[in-house]
Amino acid sequence: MRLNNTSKYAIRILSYIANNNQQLHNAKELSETLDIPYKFLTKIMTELTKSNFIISTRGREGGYTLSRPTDEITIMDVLQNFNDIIYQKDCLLGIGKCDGSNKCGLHDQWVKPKKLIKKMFENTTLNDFKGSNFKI
Amino acid sequence: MRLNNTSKYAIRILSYIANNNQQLHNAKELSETLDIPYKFLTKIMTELTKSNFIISTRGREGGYTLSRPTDEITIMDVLQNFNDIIYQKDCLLGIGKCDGSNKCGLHDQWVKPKKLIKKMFENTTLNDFKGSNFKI
DNA sequence: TTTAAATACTACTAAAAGGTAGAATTAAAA
DNA sequence: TTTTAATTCTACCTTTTAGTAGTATTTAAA
Repeated sequence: MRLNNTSKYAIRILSYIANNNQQLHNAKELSETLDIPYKFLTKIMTELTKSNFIISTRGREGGYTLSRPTDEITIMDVLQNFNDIIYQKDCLLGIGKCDGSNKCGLHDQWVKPKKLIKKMFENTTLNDFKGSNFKI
Repeated sequence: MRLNNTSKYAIRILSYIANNNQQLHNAKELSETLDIPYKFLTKIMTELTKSNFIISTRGREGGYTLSRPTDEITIMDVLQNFNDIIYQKDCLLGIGKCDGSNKCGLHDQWVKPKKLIKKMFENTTLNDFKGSNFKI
């Protein structure tokens, strides 16, 4: 019941850039600031570039920026990209699909928490990370 | 953001036994009924026996029963046993520990959903799986 | 125009989770 | 007392996730 490392790193990277927007950030800086292994970070950056969260500039003086305004990137978008979300009908116990008429023993209890989680991920954007009182 | 397979299987096994209590269930029956690979199931059963959720009887005509009344085993107990829970201070983004005074950018939004999840796992016992209208 | 500093690509290694194989042990039925 | 059917133990294999290595490509500064 936790996020995978790639998602966690991606969220932290994007929110850090959001918080220091209008600049180009290179992999070395991001890796050192966020304490993410350099080679793993560059791999994630390339994925984020391909999936259009990030625009990269190659060559000397290159680096990364956000591709869109900070309020147009939700946490849900990021998790979706790294295949780390709970789909509405995913059965918590892994017994196929789960809904009102065909449900596992935890289905009813799971409805509310699941909704709240979904809402949280959908309603939180990179904009919500602005401000300096957060760990990075 | 999902449970690991071992936890899922363990919950399904325990709740099935809870629902057919007062009998001895052997590994072959459980494996076939719940569609869990036999060898993996026996491994989980041995763990459940060692951690005192299950009492096993060895030898011919042996099998498994619950070690306690169904209302004394919560889902949280099971998840705890397979190291699959969210601890209160675990940071959702993996930046060490997280609390009111030292928090990540998702901390505040995460408080409510996390509480609901915890409550759900703590308040649901094997007793809640009784009845035949659930997938197994 | 060469060099330096950046991203991107390909391929690999390491660790964790999921799952399997086979033999040892146990205990009741035959 | 032998056989059969059950759990348990030890060791392994497979897949997925996490992370690393090295080289190729790109581009601006020197």
